[in-house]
Amino acid sequence: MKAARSESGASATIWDVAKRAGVSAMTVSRVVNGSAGVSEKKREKVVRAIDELNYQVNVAARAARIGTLRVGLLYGNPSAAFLSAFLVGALSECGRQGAHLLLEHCDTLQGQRQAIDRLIENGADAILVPPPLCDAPAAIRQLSELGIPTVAVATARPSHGMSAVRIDDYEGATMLTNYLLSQGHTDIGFVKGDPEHTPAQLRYQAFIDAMRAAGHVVPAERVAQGMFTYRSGLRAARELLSQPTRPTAIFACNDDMAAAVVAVAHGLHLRVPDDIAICGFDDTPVATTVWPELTTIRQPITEMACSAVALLIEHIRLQRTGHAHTPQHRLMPYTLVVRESTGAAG
Amino acid sequence: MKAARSESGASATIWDVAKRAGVSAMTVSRVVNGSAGVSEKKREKVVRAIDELNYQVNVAARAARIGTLRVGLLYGNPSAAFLSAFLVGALSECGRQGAHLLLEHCDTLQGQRQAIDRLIENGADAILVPPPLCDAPAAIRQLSELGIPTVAVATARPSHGMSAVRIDDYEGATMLTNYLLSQGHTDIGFVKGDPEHTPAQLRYQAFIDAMRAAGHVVPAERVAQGMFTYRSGLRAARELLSQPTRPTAIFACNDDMAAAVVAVAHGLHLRVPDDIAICGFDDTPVATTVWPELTTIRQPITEMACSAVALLIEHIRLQRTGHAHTPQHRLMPYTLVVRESTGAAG
DNA sequence: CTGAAAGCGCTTACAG
DNA sequence: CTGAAAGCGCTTACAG
Repeated sequence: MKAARSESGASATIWDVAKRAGVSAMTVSRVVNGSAGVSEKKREKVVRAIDELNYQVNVAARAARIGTLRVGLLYGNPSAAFLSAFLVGALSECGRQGAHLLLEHCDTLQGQRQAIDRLIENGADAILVPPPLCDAPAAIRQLSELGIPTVAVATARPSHGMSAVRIDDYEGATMLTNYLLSQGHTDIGFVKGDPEHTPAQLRYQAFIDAMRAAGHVVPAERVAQGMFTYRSGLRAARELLSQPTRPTAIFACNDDMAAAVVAVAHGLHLRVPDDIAICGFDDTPVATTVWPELTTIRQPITEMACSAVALLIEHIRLQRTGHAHTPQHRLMPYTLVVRESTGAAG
Repeated sequence: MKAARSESGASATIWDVAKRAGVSAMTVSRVVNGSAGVSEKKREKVVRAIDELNYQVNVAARAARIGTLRVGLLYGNPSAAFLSAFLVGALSECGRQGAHLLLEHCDTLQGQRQAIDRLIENGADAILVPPPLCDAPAAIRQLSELGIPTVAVATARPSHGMSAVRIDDYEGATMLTNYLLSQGHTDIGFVKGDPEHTPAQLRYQAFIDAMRAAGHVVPAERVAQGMFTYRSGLRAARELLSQPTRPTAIFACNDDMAAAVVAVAHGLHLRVPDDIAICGFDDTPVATTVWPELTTIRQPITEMACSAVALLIEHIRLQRTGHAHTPQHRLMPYTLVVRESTGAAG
């Protein structure tokens, strides 16, 4: 085991690095933590030694010294699939960094304020805000007034004063629409998401714009309102598919609703994708549970949560060492995932 | 924050306890770790002091001393929903205990052996085996030959020499069948799961037995083979529902397949639950994604993963302090969750 | 059975 | 700008 550990290169200590670089452990620590007050010459030596020895800080030892960081997670009512993916990312990054995750649920508007207070009482050093709370102005305002490090995740319109991790929903939806157009679809239906969610707004706008750019006007009867739930998707799908003429494709604003569209289409004895192509958004597990599997835009939810936790921890450490911190806006890559639910128009 | 921390009682150290109990820190450590060689009298004093001060070991400090424990997770190809729920539990318990989780995927039979080797090479101190690998004899044999602490999760027939965490699938399926019978259903169809999985076997056997006990013979045409996937559920559902007469209820061996049965039923313009009642098993997120939401047996996957990690870590610590260790078999509680997809027979 | 000492790898003051 | 010292809370040998 010891052999394995040193093979994987995780066994060098701060002293090993110091010796190799010809400096004190303190200097290494300063370099590792990005503290000011190290000459460029020594910094370089240290950086080289770290690289050669493949040094990584021992987070357990650090935590023993500075105390365990607590990251609060304020979660509202997203889909179970989204929350799972998010938790996996947040928990794994917290584990890697030796931090703890504090969970706090809240539904209502007053609930938000109380949940934030509870998180602070329980010693949260920073707060993670996934949807839908990242789009709740009251919660965002309270958090920035408190001055506690905060990162909003997957909001399409991040506030300037707060760090955020997101994808470009507009671009993603544009790509998906253009893909459908490239498959020969010109008559495309759209299932909107919860109007309170900024990503839902941008995805819809992108769809309309891309259609117009291709010379197609989207008639009102091709658009149905959904709320991101499977159930709302069923209703929207019935609405779209009970028109005198049917679209050849439907773009649903998330995977849950796309799965519902598939179910309704099958109920009407339509073949997917031959009679109707269907696509979703997010690439949550439901996209590969239903059959045919869904073409969708993959939003890297797990990686976004990892990234958000990393930002938060960096923010805390900068703050503790008295450094300035400016909000970071991280844009993550999205991917078009083509599966069986779309194809050339019939 | 300091105030908050001491309020929540997390600030007492081993020295505080030692002082209060009138012993040395070493003695407290021994009591906390269950080491032998402490007089009953002192042990009692220490236990009382721990209780009064609400002492909890600082896992970061412990990890700094004994090294970070690495828990390996060997995952095959279960449903994404199952894996997410499992990961959330495993990661959160690892976080709580200051351990790291090492993920290793494997599909094929040779893949198993290589994946296990890789885990060991990367310094895994113990291994977690969820389905379907917990039912793969070759993998189980290799692990017990290696003598590395291992816990199988959610296998219905755990091997004697290895720790396991599971629910009683037979009892759970019996309860679900009896619930359907109590609702007036006597003609019930069944969608079997992957025959390689022991829980699938027991759930089916329990169904047959409970029906027989109620005086009902299950005809062969009421049973269809599935593989735990949504797609296999579609095929099985079409088979069951294309018979000259239809059952009034269908029991699917997991939620993914039950969701597929719902989709097929709707395709045939059957109302759920009025024309046909449908139930699943596991209570994964898909059970509350589809509409109507599924009646199911809740298997506490997240808690089972927590429990398994805790067992594993206890095992490692006993092993390191030279204590004997006997495999533990933990039976977790299951619950019947009644939702809209079942009701009184039409 | 029991404890004083040393140390895990890191960081916080404190001197230069 | 730089480092020697002390300490985070715990545990591993080592003496009694």
